This record gives sequence, C-alpha cells and structure tokens, in this order.
Amino acid sequence: MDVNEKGPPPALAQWTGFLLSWVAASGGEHYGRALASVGLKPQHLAVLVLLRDGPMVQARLSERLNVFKPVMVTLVNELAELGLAERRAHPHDRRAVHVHLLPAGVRRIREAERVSLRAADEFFAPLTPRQRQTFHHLLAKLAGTET
Amino acid sequence: MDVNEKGPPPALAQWTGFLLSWVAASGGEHYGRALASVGLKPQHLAVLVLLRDGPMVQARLSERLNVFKPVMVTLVNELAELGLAERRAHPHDRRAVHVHLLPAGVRRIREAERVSLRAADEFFAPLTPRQRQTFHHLLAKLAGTET
DNA sequence: TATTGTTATACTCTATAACTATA
DNA sequence: TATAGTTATAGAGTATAACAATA
Repeated sequence: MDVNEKGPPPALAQWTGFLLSWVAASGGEHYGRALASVGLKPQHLAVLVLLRDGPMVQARLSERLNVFKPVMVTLVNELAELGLAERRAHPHDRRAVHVHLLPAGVRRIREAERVSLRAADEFFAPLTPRQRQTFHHLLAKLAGTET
Repeated sequence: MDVNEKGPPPALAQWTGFLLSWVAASGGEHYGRALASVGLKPQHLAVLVLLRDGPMVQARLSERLNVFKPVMVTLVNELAELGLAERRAHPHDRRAVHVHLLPAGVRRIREAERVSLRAADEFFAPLTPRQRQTFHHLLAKLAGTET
C-alpha cells in the first residue's frame, strides 16, 4: 500500500478516502524533499517555528508537537549540531533546559519557508487559486478548526 | 509530529499542507478502526477487492498495491488463515501461485464495504453532500486522475 | 538470464521503560 | 510524589538480500 510517483491505482481511485491518503502522502513527500534541500526535516522546522516565540522547555515542545520525549531529545540534539538552536540553563527550574533559537536558526526558517512555499505552489498547481482556497476551507471544516 | 484525537495544533493549522496530512491521518485511523471491527486491515480489503475480478498471481498483487513481495506473502498468509482466500496451483506456470477469493471472502467484502461506507459518512459529516463532492473533485485533480 | 515465492535481515519510526536529578 | 531530561529497549512498518524452483 505504498505510494509512489505514478499516481494512485485506478481501481481504488474512486474512493475518496484512498484519494485523500494518496494525495496527503504525495504532498508530504514533496514537502519533505523541499525541506531536505535546505538540510531540514519537517520536524526540525516545526520546532524552530515554535521557538520563534521565545525559548521553550523540551517537555513543552514535545507536548505541542505530539512527539514522545526521546524523539524531542534527538531533534534538539540535531538542531544544536546544525547550530540552529541550543540548550541553556532554565532560569527557575534546574531540572529543565530552555531551548533557544539561534540567529542561524532564524535565517534557516526563512530559507525553509521560501522553499516550502514554492513546493506548495508546485503541488497545488493543478488547482486554480479559487479552488485552492476552497480546498483549504473544506480541510479546515474536516479538521474541526472552523465552524 | 504524531496525530491524536484532539484536533491539529492551532499554531500550525493555517498551513494547508499540515491540515492535509492531519485530516488524512485522522481519516485513515477512522477507516482503520471501522475495518478492524470486521477483522480486517486496510491492506486485506485491498487484496480481496482485487481478487474479486478473478484469481491473481502474488507478484501482480504486489505490483498493483505497490507493496513489496515479502509483505504480500504475509498478507496472503493472513487471508488464508482467515479463510477468506487461498493459494492454488497456477494452471500454466509452476513457479507461481494463483490466489483465489473464497465465498467467505466475498461475504467479508460486503461487510467491510458496509462499515467503511458508514465510517466515511461519519468522517465527512462536517461537509454538505455538495461540498463532499467538490472535495473529491479537487483531490482527483491533485492526484492527476482527471484533467 | 529472468521471474516467482519465500526466508532472513536491516533500517526507520514509533512507543515504552527505567534511571538521574531535581521539584 | 511528580516532573524534566536522558538512555536503553521494544515493536511496527518498510525495504533489501539471498535463495530454491521454474521459465
């Protein structure tokens, strides 16, 4: 049930649910390739964007992104190794570490947003701007983020 | 970056790509639970539906569903153990096995389609019938299954 | 030489357990 | 007792390698 570049199997393409999962997987791969071109994984960018609002404790990063604590340890390690973020002592709680966004991280966010916006334009090219807006609206209704 | 039942993280919900992956994952889980209620995994049903057109060689099942050969071995093993399909000798090629759909498999397909249609109705309940049709149309354009 | 089915193996992701140091 | 961070480990799911039988 893997998803490749050829398009969905015709026999199953009339099921909306199958189309949905195929389009999402296809879009996710496209997005992942775009971010990889600036040396990031999707999760890296998600963490960086959260840190843009200020330093954050790792445990709260895990909660906000719905990843398990050990995963966040790895992600922060990688971001630190890339020089995009770093751990510092927490001012009030000696158990916790504050994860800070570094200037290089701010710049990398801008690059990532540039390539990901371009990737989105490519992916949604089959739709007119009006259709793309409609698509977003319908997704938001399904996600329950609008009434 | 896991997806749970609470709805997408508000901070990321304005990105169409993130909404898309969240909705697809949510829908996939809903579909998976529905099929599990009749004892099937999504891949099981996909195989059974393909076999409805007649017996098929395992290698072609793998190709059609884009799964690797060892995965198909496991799936056919499971379907055989469930009594829904079985391996028989291929009439012309002694290397290959013909996978046949059994009467119990035909009945199970009907049950699975019943619960999966109900699951789809539940999942797409936030949309009007007209919107649901539009959503399918836009997905089909993105998947390239219509011009 | 290529293909079918199978077994064995590896690799990634996801999830849990256990431990420390604090609170 | 509970929480933060880390390490270690376990489990799916996915992908590759290698093999015997046959074409």
